Amino acid sequence: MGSNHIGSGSRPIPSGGSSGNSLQSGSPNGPMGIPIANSASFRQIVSSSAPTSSFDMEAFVRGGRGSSNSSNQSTNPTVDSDFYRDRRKKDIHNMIERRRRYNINDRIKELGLMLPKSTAEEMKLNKGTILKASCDYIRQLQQDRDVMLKQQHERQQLEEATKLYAKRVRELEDALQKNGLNIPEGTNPPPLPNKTSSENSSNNRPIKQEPFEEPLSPSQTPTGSYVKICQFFILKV
Amino acid sequence: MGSNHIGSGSRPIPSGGSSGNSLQSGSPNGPMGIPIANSASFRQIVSSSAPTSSFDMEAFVRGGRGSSNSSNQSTNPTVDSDFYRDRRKKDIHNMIERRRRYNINDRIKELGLMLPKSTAEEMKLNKGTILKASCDYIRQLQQDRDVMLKQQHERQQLEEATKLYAKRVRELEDALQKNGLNIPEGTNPPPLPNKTSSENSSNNRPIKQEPFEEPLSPSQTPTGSYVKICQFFILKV
DNA sequence: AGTATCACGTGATACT
DNA sequence: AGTATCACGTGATACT
Repeated sequence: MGSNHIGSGSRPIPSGGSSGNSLQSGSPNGPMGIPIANSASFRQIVSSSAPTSSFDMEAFVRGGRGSSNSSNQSTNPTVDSDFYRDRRKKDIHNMIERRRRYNINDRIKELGLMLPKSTAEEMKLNKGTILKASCDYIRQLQQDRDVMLKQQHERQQLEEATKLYAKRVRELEDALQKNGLNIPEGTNPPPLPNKTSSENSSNNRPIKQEPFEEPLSPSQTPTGSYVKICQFFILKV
Repeated sequence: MGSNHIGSGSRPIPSGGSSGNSLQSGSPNGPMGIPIANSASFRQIVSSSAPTSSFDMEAFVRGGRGSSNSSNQSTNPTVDSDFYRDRRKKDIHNMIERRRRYNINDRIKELGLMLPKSTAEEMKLNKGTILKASCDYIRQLQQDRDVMLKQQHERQQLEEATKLYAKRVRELEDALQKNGLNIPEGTNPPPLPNKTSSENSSNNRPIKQEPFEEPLSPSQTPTGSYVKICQFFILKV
């Protein structure tokens, strides 16, 4: 792990989303919002977005059940009702926002876990560095893919050459035999396989070649940029 | 662009970070915080984090210059000085936080631009979907790399076979010549190249094979997981 | 002290 | 109305 602060899972604890700034107690989290293991012990754990303090919970629930505002025993039922309705609305809003936030943070953590070990080791991981490293990593992977796709083309040329060599061997052997000569011992080339492991495997998804530096090129059809990688050699020598 | 809401550049406009919630005027931004082009016209543009409204700017500046609190002509110099000092501190804090936020958002936008066109087209891009798609994309690229590295091994076998075939051709030709026979016309295999384009190019960074599903494997040395990709064939036939 | 990190709640806003 | 999005300012917190 080293100086890397990213730990595993375990949600930050919502503190009950009530009444704004003055009651905000802050969160005792480490970097990346992942709470230190024992920090959960000294604060109230609330798993939902329901408010837990600082105002009349009973009235809140009553208001939420849709009871008429005249049935409130408060001195000013209308104002109270408005207040609790508003509070309820805000709490729902906060919950939605919290969910969104968690989702984003989870994805960033996920990205952090996908980075090459070396990158993750030598960097102090926080949201910014994870995202930067992810950009760099994607660029590297794309570049590698482009290089390897180019090499794939070279391999196809090699296949052709091999086919021709194998054919030539048969021609020469025929010529020797036709003249009553023995085929000499010596180098014994291996038989060329008909199928490769990549063709036999069920995972033969085509590898897509993205347009380089021209993300909006109109000439790129969706399927036109596909390069089949499963064309190793099927030789009939 | 389609239903894609990601536009190009142009910072959201900080509204001058003064005095908390009651003065917050909100931001007229589109999705992903990128302001609609003409929305800048109906709000004050402030390029720094300096506050612009709702309190005595003069006093703020004076307080910031380190004048003694007794020189203020306010009715309560000490309280005012504390207030402006605190305000100043918060503004700096807000600026730092804003910088951090911009950085994160810029990186997410950058990720969004690196995604395959098809993905970017069919998805409604927001922070969450960009991050999810980025995770998926990295997984795909890693998988492609693994498949292609496996194929690279197969190509090396093919190289060996080709070398042997070429050698066999020479043996057979020698045998024919030794017996006074003409070498028959027929298939004419191409000469095997000594170098490939990938070797000639300066870009021969090795492609790293990350350990699969074992990110903490201790047996993986930093250099042990490298697979040279520049080993196409140097044949001496 | 200064310079970072983070989660949070909130209002503005958009689409349904 | 309900359910999302976003940027923002803020306090807690950590490291220097």
